[in-house]
Amino acid sequence: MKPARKFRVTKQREVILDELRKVVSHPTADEVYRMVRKRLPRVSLGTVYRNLEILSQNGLLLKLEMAGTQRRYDATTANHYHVRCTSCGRVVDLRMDPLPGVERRIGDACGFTITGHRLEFEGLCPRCGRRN
Amino acid sequence: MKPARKFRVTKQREVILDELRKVVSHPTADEVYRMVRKRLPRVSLGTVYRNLEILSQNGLLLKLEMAGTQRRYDATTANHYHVRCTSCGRVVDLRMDPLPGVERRIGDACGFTITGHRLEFEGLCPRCGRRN
DNA sequence: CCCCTTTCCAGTATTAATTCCTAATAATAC
DNA sequence: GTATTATTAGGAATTAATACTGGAAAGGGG
Repeated sequence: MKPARKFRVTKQREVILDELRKVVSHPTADEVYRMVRKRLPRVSLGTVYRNLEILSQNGLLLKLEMAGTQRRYDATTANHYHVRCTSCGRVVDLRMDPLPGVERRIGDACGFTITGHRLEFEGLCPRCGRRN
Repeated sequence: MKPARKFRVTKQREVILDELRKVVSHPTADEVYRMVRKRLPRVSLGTVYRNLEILSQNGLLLKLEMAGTQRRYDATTANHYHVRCTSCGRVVDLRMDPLPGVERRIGDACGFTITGHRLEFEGLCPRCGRRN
């Protein structure tokens, strides 16, 4: 847990966070960039990356490191699980309680000091499934 | 499930698979490349990538798409879970039964046709933990 | 306000991992 | 063997993410 160092509230950061909160999807850095550019046409992609990183370090958003694909970002900060559609790539939140006590059990069994876990499903979303 | 199309048995493929079976670690493509090059000094990295992909499509090895980091490969083909050390990066197999019926339950709940899931833990391995 | 310090930004270059391309080569079928 | 066709080495291209740089904009004390 990195301590939340104090950081400035800049226009760019406000807009990034605000845009992310407006959507239920889990956009990639590039998608956030395109969203933000509508309001701040001169932002650079580097700024978006840097600030998504900073905001996630301060617990204001969640950086999702999905297996295999590029990172996605989520304004819902509590840890939760995801499904990813292998056809269209979209990611959906799951309403499922975090596995209880699983980290401690695994830690005891393998000797690691477990700091987190990730459970993700993949499959076809309803839209994509119907098209086959 | 892609059908196992027939493919040629080349020296490169034999050596790649053989080297992977010799280790219990989960090497990256680059590490496999270095291992293979000791026996076939002229292999190219592209060949290693292509064949790891083909061999995994044919069920001869497992391609691990770990969150955030580069891919790793595993000669143990049955689905199982992993822990990754956030300090040294190594990945270790977990002896833990696959979560029973979880895919069907999730599929029913969210409408996806679930084709797979991945559960991974992260933390400090015993070696790295001691050093802090 | 003004100055000083610090943090941040845009724009660009760079890195790292992986994939793609092509002529030459080697495995399998005939 | 010879023909057929997938596969290879080598390098170029692509993609996602990060690093660097000079300049701009807070914040804070007077």
